[in-house]
Amino acid sequence: MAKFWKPGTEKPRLVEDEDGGVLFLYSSSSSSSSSSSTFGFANNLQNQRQRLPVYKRKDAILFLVENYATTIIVGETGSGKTTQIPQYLNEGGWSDDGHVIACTQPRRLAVQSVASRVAEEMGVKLGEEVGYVIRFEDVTTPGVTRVKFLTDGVLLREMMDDPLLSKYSVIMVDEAHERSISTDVVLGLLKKIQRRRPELRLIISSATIEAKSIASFFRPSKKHRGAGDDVVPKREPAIISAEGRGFTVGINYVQEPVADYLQAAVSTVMLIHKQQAAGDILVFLTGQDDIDAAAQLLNEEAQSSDRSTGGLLVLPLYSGLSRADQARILSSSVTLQDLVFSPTPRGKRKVIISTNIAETSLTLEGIVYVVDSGFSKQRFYDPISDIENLVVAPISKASARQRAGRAGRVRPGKCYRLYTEEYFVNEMPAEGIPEMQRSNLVSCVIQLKALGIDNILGFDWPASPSPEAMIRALEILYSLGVLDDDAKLTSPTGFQVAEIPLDPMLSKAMLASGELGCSEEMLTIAAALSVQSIWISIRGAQKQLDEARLRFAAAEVSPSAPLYSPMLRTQGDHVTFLNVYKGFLQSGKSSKWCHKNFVNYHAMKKVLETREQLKRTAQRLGIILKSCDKDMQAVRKAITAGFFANACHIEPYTHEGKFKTVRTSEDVYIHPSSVLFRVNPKWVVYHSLVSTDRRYMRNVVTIDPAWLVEVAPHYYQYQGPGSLNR
DNA sequence: TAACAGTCG
Repeated sequence: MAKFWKPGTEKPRLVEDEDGGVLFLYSSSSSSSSSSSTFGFANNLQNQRQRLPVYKRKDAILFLVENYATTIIVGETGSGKTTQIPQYLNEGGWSDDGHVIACTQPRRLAVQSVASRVAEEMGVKLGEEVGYVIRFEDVTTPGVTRVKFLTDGVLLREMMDDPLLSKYSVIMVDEAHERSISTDVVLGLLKKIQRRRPELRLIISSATIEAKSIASFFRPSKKHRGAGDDVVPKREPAIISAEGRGFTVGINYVQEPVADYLQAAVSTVMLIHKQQAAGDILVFLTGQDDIDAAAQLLNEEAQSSDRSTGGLLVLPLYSGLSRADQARILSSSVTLQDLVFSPTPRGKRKVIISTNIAETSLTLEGIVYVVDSGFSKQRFYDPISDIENLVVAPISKASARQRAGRAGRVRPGKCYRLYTEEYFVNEMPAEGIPEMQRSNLVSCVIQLKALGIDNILGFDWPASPSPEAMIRALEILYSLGVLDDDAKLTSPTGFQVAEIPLDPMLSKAMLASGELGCSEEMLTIAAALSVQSIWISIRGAQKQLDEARLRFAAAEVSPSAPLYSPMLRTQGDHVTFLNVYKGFLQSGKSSKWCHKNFVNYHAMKKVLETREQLKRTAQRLGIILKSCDKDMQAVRKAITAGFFANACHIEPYTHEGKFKTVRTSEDVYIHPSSVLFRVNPKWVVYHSLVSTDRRYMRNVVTIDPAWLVEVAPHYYQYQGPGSLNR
């Protein structure tokens, strides 16, 4: 590995942190390696790079990476760490001898935009020295690409082919403080890899609050410490900070707790609008309901006020918005890959009312005021019932800080917190519960199994999930025939299911479809289930959408078929997907056809893409590609082979469409977006449950209960008509 | 009887 440290230059001073980590104390003189014009950058780009706060830490970062196995960068937003550190490593020789520098991101959009920025700064063509990989898109050239950006999910998949990630010399895990499942799994696996590959260097970037828990995770345990402490690289993690370039944001708290955060948010916006200088407002609420209600209230207030309070442009923002609605917020020239927000028209003030999507996933320009309700919707998992609930819960200090920071991107801003300072200081949790501890773990466990991690319960996680959740995941995988009695992956089923990039239950249905002669159909269904929705949502046109959907609900449909009663022939949402897909293909993949039928054209393009990828995977695994034509029974049976644990039976003698799960006798209802809503067949299996005030089954298909015993005899026993037991 | 925090492969 190339050395970068120039003898004779001043060494940074290092001190022991009180927790045993190494803290870097930077000297006041900034780094002065400004003689790199040999690379032929445009001068202004070079100047911009040098003005970034992280530039002052360049030598120190390189020193730490050279000498410490793990370096934790505490970087505020705007420090430039993501774009600059990979370049420093490249300049420092870490990509010599065919090695690659990796930088992971939690989101695809970030991967793409950061990679193209870095390619531009380095003056190279994207996909050559600098490249990126996300699902469906490998923009790298093996042997040429030296700096590679990728999602952490892709890095996990790469480990299945190359468990030691041997081509990488340095792996930078960015945004680790978000603690997503895949980031946490990556961190756990990288820690293991480090023991086998001492030459591998890790850089973990994190916001302030999470840095210590991540550092303590990477601190070697006593039994691994011992004698070799002086060898390079040192095993103790080093911590260094790079300040951000954001502007200061003044924080305002309410004096007394508010009873109704929605009403409080609306009045706060009006107050800002009346009293504060120009600048857009971003309001954080919890979900679509809240947001639409607040938007309506604001519009009413703005209209009823006198002229001086006019000029409010109220814009709801959540991921379920249609393209048409998004276009009101985004400028017309943007593509999905390039979410640049349009400037506010003169004399107008934008009020963007948003879910958490604006906390991390989208960056809005021009925000000067933030209103923070203190709540967000969060998923919580109950391993006993195996149900994920979506509930409104208080956010963490880390989130509150992130939300406030959204006000300081263009100039000093203000944040209005709809909770008291006393609450913030004394009661708000410092950090959120990692996603890993709030989720069903089947996908996660099967990936670890595929990587040869046998002892799941003893795995060294950054945040251990409850034993109950892990045991539940093992149990489900066992019932799918993916794990054997020794909790090892079965062959070939277990390895095949792990290989398919879908939830294990859906992968299992995919395998079953090969045997039942309907794999072509299952590919379509799996692809359709992997997009958020294949339907467009237009507020106020719900009825037309429902009608459009029912036109596709029959087992067979002709394009000219009139609207008919679906009561007798509808077999469920999965079959409906097949009809939409068929219609889409027959139209020549026409966007006009989509529009006419309330089908989301962009979603359908994604379905095509996902289907192609799954088809390649299926071929590789030797799944026989075959269409069952009109035999929907084969399709429904294949679905049952994966989702038998989600079987439900309608409650007789009630007229409210109440179902009971076979497994736990839980009350569940068919989601109003399902084509089986109000149809209420006797037996169904569902794809997922969304649990709000009631438990709603989303994407439901009718079944014959006899199939349950047929496809999962180890799970169900038939005990006479209408009686089925586990 | 009426609904959808946000990601990823």
